[in-house]
Amino acid sequence: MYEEKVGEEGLQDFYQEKDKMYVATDCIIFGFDSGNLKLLIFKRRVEPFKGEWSLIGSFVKLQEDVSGAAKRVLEEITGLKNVFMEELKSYGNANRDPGYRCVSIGQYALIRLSEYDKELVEEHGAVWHDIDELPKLVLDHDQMVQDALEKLKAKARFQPIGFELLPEKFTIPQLQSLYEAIYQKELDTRNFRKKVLSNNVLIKLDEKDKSSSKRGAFLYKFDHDSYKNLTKRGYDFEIS
Amino acid sequence: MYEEKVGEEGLQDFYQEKDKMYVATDCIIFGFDSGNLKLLIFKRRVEPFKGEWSLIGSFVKLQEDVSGAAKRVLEEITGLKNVFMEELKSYGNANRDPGYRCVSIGQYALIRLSEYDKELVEEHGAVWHDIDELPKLVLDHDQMVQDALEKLKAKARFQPIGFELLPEKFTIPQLQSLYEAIYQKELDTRNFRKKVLSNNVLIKLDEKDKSSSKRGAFLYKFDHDSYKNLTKRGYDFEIS
DNA sequence: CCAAAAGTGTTACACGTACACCCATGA
DNA sequence: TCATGGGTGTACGTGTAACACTTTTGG
Repeated sequence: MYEEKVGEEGLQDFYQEKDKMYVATDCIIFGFDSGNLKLLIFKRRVEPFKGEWSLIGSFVKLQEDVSGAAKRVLEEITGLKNVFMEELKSYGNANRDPGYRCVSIGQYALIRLSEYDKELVEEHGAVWHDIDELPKLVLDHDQMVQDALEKLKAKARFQPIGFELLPEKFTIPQLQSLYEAIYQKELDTRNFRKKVLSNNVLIKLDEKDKSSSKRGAFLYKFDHDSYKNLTKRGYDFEIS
Repeated sequence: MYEEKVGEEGLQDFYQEKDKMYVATDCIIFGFDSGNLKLLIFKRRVEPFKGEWSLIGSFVKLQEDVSGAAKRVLEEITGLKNVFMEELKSYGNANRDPGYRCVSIGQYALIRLSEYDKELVEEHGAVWHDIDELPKLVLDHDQMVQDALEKLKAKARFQPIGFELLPEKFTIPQLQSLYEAIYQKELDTRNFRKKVLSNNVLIKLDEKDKSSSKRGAFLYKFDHDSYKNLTKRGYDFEIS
């Protein structure tokens, strides 16, 4: 598809002295479990940077979209499709990779720890690390993680993306614990509950989760349809 | 710097079958004048897309940062350095450019219409267009403009970037008119004034601007120092 | 019966929003 | 003197933030 254009008049002139470079994508993959935000990283088994910790990424191929490359990587390592993933920003400093010139598009993803393929992850040497106990990562990957955390913090407040980190069915205390991990501060139980429920996008189920208390807490589901309808009418979700 | 690495062991293996592609940057350049947001675009004089309207952009060179390329382009066409510019997002679909595979990083810039180099702009065939009377642009540039507008709208509310579009000295009515253009809705004079001044980041000057009324309106300056101090202490700017 | 987490209401205050009139000036 | 845009204050309702006790149940 691209090669055949080489012969065209004009185009060839235009492009011929331009520089080509590698384009990569790196995934900042978040999970949440027992009160902690987690990040999926792996120890590189080949050069360059063999033995060092790194985000999971890939070069973008000529025939694939940048976002497609990120989805491919994510599926290869977790077995998951249709995961929440969004562009973070690009990393394009000329000297960011001492090997070759490479521009990387950072993408952050939110994963349910209950759903991914554990064997696949292990095969790739990938490990979930608590977000506040990360080792040094290669290149500018530390910066990417920092940037992704800030974006998550800012975005989770006004858009219901936090639910992507919880199981389909979750309790209000779990949800609160998640937001406390994202915001890095404690929240008032009563106000949190009030605020969350006032958004009218949670469906209360008849089941209870007894895994963390004797009394048990009611399970809820996020109501995607209701959320869509409400946003159409110019409603604003918020959890603070 | 990059060529010399070709000979290294391992690295060569690693990179050799990867695809290289063009990386470009396109600038969404905003201005503001007499109540209207404006965009700087130009009519292409060479193939490809000769004669069509386009954002101003450039391929990124091997030795320059992506942000450096955007700055270079902006200076080449407006003569301005140190302009507010920020990454919008990347545009990386495999088929976005029918000529060759090219990933573009969109960057939006905010310019003071009082300061740029008019001759330089003319030389390049660039023209300021009202944002709501734009012609069709090449490739996915229409989408870029849409995205940039949304980002501007979202960002101007919580960060004092609007001032980048006004002269150093401006009046409150001018500022209000700017925000009305960004938000696409009318604002209440009294509430706007109250809100803006309550942020404590405007310095009232002793001069008046009489260009738009007989009585004249007091001029203000944005107080960068005060803003920095306040943000350090966890203060939140907001104009709504 | 006790420990541990779930669940519930009220009050004070700040903030956003709606709203109408006088002021200053040049022509 | 009048037309034009600049500048000001108040009242009301909404939303936020602070705060403590009762309920449930398994061990």
